Amino acid sequence: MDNNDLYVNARELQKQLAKKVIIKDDFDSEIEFVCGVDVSYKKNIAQCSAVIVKYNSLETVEVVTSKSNIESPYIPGLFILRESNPILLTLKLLKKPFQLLLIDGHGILHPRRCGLACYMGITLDIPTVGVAKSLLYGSVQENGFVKYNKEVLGYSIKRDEHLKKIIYVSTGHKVSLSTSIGVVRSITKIGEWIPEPLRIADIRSKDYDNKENDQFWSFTINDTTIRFL
DNA sequence: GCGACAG
DNA sequence: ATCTTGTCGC
Repeated sequence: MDNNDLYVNARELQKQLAKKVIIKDDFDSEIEFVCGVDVSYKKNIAQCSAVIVKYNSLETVEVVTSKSNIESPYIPGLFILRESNPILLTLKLLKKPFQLLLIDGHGILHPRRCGLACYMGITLDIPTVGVAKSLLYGSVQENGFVKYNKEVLGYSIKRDEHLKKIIYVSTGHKVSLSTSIGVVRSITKIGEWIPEPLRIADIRSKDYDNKENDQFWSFTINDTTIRFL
């Protein structure tokens, strides 16, 4: 199977998964901890960090990091091919529970209504929210909502009147847009524009020299992942 | 055909 | 995302 087949299959998978996305609140329990994941790249290595913060205090309670080989180029709309595996590997390292996962990318605000946040939510069967720093699809309305034609797919939160400090929030899975907006707002510190767990995950994922980040390195061959602890 | 395009 | 100098603004 060549790469074009892979891309065609991935796009078809997205269309199918889009039908399974639950765009309403469906939490097992009240939100007490929120997790954020982000991936950074250096040479041929992807370093991914996941951070859990306490919802009411924003205190960081756990940080885990993994290194893995980059297995896909960046293709707009097919972010799942590049980041889903590093993220899945990293989340497995977490020992503490969380009720909501924030993803660095879009949810249903996507050409096929299935961005990385939706994919992670359906794969893990947990509530997820997409938080992106730039727009991939649709257009921003005067009221802040992002639409494609008549369809409301997300919301833009403006933290800075002058600079481009705007984030785009959309449902990943098992969470409503209004809840997503509320949570993102409440876990973004004053003066910051990125919600705390994602902000910390971004910093930690870029810190390639932090010994605390050396939890494991892995690569995948024919569907088999090799991990070096 | 042309432009736009999460990180 | 990453590569990168000086520079604008709080």
